[in-house]
Amino acid sequence: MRLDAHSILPPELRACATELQLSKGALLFAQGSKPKAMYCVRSGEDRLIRTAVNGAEIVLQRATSGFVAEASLDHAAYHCDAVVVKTATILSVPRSRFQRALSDAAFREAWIGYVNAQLRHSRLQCERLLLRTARERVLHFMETEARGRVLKLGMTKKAWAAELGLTHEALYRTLRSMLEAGELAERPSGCFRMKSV
Amino acid sequence: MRLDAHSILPPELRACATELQLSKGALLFAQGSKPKAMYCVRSGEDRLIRTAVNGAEIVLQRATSGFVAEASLDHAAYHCDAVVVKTATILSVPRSRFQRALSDAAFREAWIGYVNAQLRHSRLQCERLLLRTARERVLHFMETEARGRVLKLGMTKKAWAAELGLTHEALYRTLRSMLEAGELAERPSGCFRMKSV
DNA sequence: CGTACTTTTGAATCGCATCAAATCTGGTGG
DNA sequence: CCACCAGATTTGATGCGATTCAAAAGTACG
Repeated sequence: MRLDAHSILPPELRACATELQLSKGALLFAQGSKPKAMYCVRSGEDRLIRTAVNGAEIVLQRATSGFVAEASLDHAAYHCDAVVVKTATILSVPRSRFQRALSDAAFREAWIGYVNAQLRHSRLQCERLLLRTARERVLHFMETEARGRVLKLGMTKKAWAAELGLTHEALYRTLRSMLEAGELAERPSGCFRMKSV
Repeated sequence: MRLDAHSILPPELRACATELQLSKGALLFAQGSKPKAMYCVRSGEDRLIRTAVNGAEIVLQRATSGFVAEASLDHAAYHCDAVVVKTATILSVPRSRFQRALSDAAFREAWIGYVNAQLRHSRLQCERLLLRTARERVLHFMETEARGRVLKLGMTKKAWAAELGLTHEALYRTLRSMLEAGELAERPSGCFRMKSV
C-alpha cells in the first residue's frame, strides 16, 4: 500500500498489461458490467462510487496507487461505478491472464499479503466509522495513519471529510477547535502534527 | 461465508487442527500477543474487541462461523483482544502449518476467494456506516444481507445495533417507526420481511 | 426461581447535517 | 501575463436525529 502496488505484479503480467490514459470524468467500468481486467492505478485518482437509493453518492474505494475492485474480479458483475476523478494512468491486466498468473507461488503469496493488507485497512476504516464524534475519528485516523506523529494528508480536506464520514464543514470546525485546543498543529502542504499521545 | 468456512481447509490441516472449547468470557488471544495459530470458530461466538482511548469498546469483527483475524496471521502482534462472547468451539491450526498448506494450489485459490469475500463484506460495512440515518442503514443492511426480501437475523437486536453503528435504543425506535409505516414486517425468531423494493 | 441480559419506552441534550454565502486557490485559455 | 472558473476552504445560523441517562418489563438459562 505504501509502496507502489503494481510492483507485486510478476514480469509476465507487466509485459501483457495495457496502459490506459483516462481523463477526468471518464468511466473505467460501469455498474453491472462484467469484470474483464484487473486494474491498477499508477497515477491520478479513481473512485468506486455507488449511488444510494436517495441519490447520494457513496465512495466505496479511493485509489491513487493500487488495485481497483480487486476483490470483485471473480464476480459476475461490478456493483458500482469506477470514475476517474483526476486524470489517471491505469494498468489493465486481462482477467484470465491475472488468474493464471496466480498459479505462481511467489505471486500468490504476495497477492494474499496485499489483499490481507486491504482487509486490515478496511476493518480499520469500519472501526473509525463506529466512533461517534468527529474529534474521535480524526484522532483515530491520526493514530492509525500517521508516521511518527506527523500525518501527511495525501488528499484535500474535503476528500478526507468524506473518508471520515463527515461533511466538510464538520471537519473544518473540528480541526479548528483541535488547533485552538493545541491538540494538533497544521504544517504546510497538508501535514498535521499531533501534540500528545 | 454462508457455508461453514472451515470446509475450505484441506484434509491435512483439519487433521492437525486442535479443537478448543472456550467458555464465555475467555480470551482467545490478547492484544499485543504474537499470532501462533489460525482460528476458525465453529460454534458459539467470538469477538475482536479494541478498547478506544475513551474507554469505549469497539467490535472489530464478530465471528460465529468463520476465521478470526485471518488478515493478521502474518503480523508481529495482534492489535486487539479476541473475546469469547458465547461458549465456543474453535479450531486452531498452527500458524506454520497453515502457511505451508497455502503452497497447495487448490487451497490457495479457495483462501484467496475467502479473503476476497471478507474484503467485499467489510467494504459493504463501511458503505453502510457512511449512511447518515438509522433508517438508511437498516434498509442498506436488508438490501445486502437479506435473501429474497426476508432477513434472518442471526443475532440479538442489540448486537445488530452495534454492527449498524447505532445505540440499541436508536435501532428499536427506528424499527418501530418502520413497522408502523409498513416498510417492514417482523416475523418470529428474528426474521424481517421488506415490503417494497 | 433467580439472575443476567435483552427489549422497550421516555425525556433532555448535544453534535452534526443542512443551507447559505464569502473567500481563497489552482489551473485554463485568451 | 492576466482574467476567469471550478473547486476547496472557511464561517454562520438553524433544526433534526441520534446519544445519553433512566427505568420498567420481558426472556433465557443454569
